[in-house]
Amino acid sequence: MLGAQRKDHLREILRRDGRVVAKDVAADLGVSEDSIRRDLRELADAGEMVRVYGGALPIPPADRPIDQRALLATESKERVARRAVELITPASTIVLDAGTTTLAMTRMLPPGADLTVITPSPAIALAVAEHSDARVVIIGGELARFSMVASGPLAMEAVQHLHADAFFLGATGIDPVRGLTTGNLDDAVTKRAIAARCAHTYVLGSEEKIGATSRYPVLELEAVAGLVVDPVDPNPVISELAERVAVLR
Amino acid sequence: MLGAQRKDHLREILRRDGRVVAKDVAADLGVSEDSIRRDLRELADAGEMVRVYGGALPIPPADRPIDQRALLATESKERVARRAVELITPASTIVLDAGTTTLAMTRMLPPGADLTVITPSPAIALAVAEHSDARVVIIGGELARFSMVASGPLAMEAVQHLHADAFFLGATGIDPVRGLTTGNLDDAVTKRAIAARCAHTYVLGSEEKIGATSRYPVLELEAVAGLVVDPVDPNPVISELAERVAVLR
DNA sequence: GTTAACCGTGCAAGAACGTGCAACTTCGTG
DNA sequence: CACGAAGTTGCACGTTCTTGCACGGTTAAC
Repeated sequence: MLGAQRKDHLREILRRDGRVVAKDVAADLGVSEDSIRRDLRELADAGEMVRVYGGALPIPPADRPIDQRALLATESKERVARRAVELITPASTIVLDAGTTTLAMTRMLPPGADLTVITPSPAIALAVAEHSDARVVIIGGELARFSMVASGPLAMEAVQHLHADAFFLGATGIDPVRGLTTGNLDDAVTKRAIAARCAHTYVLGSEEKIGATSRYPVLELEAVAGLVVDPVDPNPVISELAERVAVLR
Repeated sequence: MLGAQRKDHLREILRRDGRVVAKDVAADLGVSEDSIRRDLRELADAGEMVRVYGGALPIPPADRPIDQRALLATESKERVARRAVELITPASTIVLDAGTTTLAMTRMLPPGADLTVITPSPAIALAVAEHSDARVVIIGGELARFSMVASGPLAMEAVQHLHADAFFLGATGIDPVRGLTTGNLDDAVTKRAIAARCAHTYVLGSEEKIGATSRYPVLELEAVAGLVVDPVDPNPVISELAERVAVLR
């Protein structure tokens, strides 16, 4: 393996796993830890990651140059996305909703996992196609301007014919009393229809969603298989939610 | 082996393996590493790959000028797009194919024209939603990696239910003898199916397409309502094409 | 506070590199 | 065909880069 290739490999591991463990990579690649450490140091000097004891981590969004920050999810969303990706089983079919958290998930999809990703969002479809080797199926229909998601009768019909193992749903409000809510009626209908066609529905709950409510109800909390939350979110509402739904953190 | 052949071989290896190791190639070909290094240096100077210690690697996507080329249509494409937009009648339903020329069209769509735009391309769908006030309908299906267009059986079924006034078709080859051709079989099938559901099909013929041919036939020239070409394109093939199809310039 | 893992630095061996040069081939010209 | 110019190729040489190891300092964990 070329030295330059090794750096690409480290970048790839960081993108996928969210961290690099120097010892593991050295063993995997059959090179000394010294070389890996040298690479990590150079990558850190180049501002591509931050060096920590034992390996390296992504640059915290707060420290990132502003032009990137707008595109990338917040730290909380990235943690939620990472936890959610762990729920994906190889050779399965999953549905990814629109949203910044699911967008973050597209960058973490494991390569070679033989996945099929179905999505009503053109942006998610393009992101999956770019960042992973999964089959991509886009749900057709009229694009709702509000959310840039295929919805309306055409989408509803397309949804009736799909079947998937897992649905990663984004809701703008996740509240112990009001349940899952979103800001657009069409979206709510579409999300509900998709959930009905998937074996398991997981809700992505980054910190700003917990305890919030929006106008249109999507699903009862009891109807979902799990609520994925930020592992470091101290919000007490999460324990309230845990009484009605399995919380994964 | 000729020097030029050797360079082709290096290109091929890079394409196949994603890297070139100077030592290995030298041993394989029975030439000195010096020659390989010289070749690699020239190829790198020509911008075809990046030289690294021990060999060469592909140009990282971020540095690729293709990205800019994909975003910004050539002047010829812009002129073709402008001419094509003139064919759109208010309150009509049109289908936009994938491609840089249609992407240029999305920026020129007249506001307030009460248009409905149907497209099998997620990228076009997003661009239309961003740049115009048209209703956007996306055709669902499996995304073909080659062209990032919905195709396959799901797309075919969705196409059967649509109806539009005009289809703006992109073909990679437009030839007086071979007709309209494209580089991917799935694409050809999808384009043909869409054309069958539209009252008028217009082909977008920016300069590099005229007289070119690709592998898979899409349609006969007689099957389209018009061929939109660059007003300032002096290519004599255009007059040949005019004998079989209405040329709009 | 002890211990083990991890780190940075210095160092030496080896690999890869660039340059200059001579032998050879190719090509054009007389 | 003879000749020279131009280009290509392989080799020699000194230089630079990379890598793994040794050693002593630092950090985290128990």
